[in-house]
Amino acid sequence: MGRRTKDESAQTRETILDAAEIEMQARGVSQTSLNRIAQRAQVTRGAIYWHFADKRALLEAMVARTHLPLRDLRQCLSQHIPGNEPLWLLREVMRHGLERLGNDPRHRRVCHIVMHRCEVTDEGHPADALMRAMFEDAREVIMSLCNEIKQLGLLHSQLSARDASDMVMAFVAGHYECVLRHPETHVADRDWGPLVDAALRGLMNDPTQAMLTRAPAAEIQEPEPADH
Amino acid sequence: MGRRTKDESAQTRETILDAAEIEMQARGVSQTSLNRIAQRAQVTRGAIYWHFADKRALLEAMVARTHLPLRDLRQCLSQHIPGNEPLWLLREVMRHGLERLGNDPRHRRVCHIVMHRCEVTDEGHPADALMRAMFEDAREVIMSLCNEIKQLGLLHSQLSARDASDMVMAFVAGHYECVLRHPETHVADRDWGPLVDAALRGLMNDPTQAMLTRAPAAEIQEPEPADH
DNA sequence: GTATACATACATTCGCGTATGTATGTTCGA
DNA sequence: TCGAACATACATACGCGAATGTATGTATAC
Repeated sequence: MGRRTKDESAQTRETILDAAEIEMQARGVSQTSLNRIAQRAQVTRGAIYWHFADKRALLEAMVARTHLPLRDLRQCLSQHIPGNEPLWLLREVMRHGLERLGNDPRHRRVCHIVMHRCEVTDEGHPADALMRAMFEDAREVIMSLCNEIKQLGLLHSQLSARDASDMVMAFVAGHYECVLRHPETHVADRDWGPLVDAALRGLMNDPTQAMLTRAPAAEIQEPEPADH
Repeated sequence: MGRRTKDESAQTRETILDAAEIEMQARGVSQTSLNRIAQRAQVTRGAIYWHFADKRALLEAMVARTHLPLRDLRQCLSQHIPGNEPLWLLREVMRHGLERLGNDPRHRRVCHIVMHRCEVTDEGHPADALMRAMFEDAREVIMSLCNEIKQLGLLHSQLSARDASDMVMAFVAGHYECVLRHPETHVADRDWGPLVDAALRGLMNDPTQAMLTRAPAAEIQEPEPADH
């Protein structure tokens, strides 16, 4: 088979990435040979080595396809939340983070691979880099929101803004862990609202409780993932 | 080197397991060859193959060294908690689960390996088996405690016992995730009390809040891990 | 015609499993 | 009690498959 058109080439690239996602999710990154990926994508290893330098670069491209900076989400949300209250913003950030597990299969697959199907070893590994990038990105946004909340005096007296941030991060990370590792008992396609509220309730002081009982529930549209 | 005494042999076995822990934590399970482990343990691959059938069995033995069923912890705790209140029991279970991260280096290393340094693939894999065993074990204990708490009417009206159990599991799993994956920002050797209380506060109804503000803080001794 | 988009073929490496060698502890009969 | 026979606890050596990376072939789009 000789040279193909540009569009076909780009399509081949996507097909390879799709195949890599599926194979790596099933067998793990190191246990998935480039040959297996090629077979599923109906190409040969030559095609893979044409589009990607090596396995590492392939993984890198795979995770790059789905990386949506949380900063963008905050930007988007803050334009839709009335009054820009940090507590509601935080609440929506948490909900959207969890709901993406249920309605974005690609994000779910890539997170699954990066979290549980990949041995993180040396620095600079694409999976590790993605995890740290997402984590740091989320932590920055959440930490700033928690600081604002603390400033407003909404936080429980025993908790620092840092504590609250840690709790929120652990809350989301923990549910990601449960849903991805134990899908047979933990389903992602559920109403996360009550759980998010319960988590926040524990972080706030008593007078804030009333606020959290009534749900603002503004409908918000997802921002498009930036492809570059 | 010829035959060694029984005690020396057992010592060799432990040395190999120690070396495997360190190497696998540093480089990941599949990236750690038996040769590397042998070198660190100052033996040859022959010694490893004498003590263990293969790499899988080695991993299995490694995780078996640190597996402490949560049921035992509950047994132990329930004898020390005055009145056997399920809420305090739950609180202590959560605290001990998190504190073990700080004061049991071996548990910490093995959890790190099993959670982040191992590609879980086929069923029956020792790492996957351990994860599921620990998870199911913990879920059973926590679920029963949540049921008791629900029976007592302490739970928030919007939450089922199952919801509460999910929250507690995610809370612990999430902090494990944060501490093990991002040790530079999340330290395990801290006072988990306020965070545990915050998590529980969100799950309980208003009248229960007062109970959670005063700390029972009974000193409890760890149960010995059963070696068999 | 030429760069492209692959397929094919080949060399090399690497880790695993096993077969075998060997020196020493252990046991048991005389 | 003492030494031979056996079992043990490794070390060494070898064969194998599998995966990687690269070099080269080739047909087609531009």
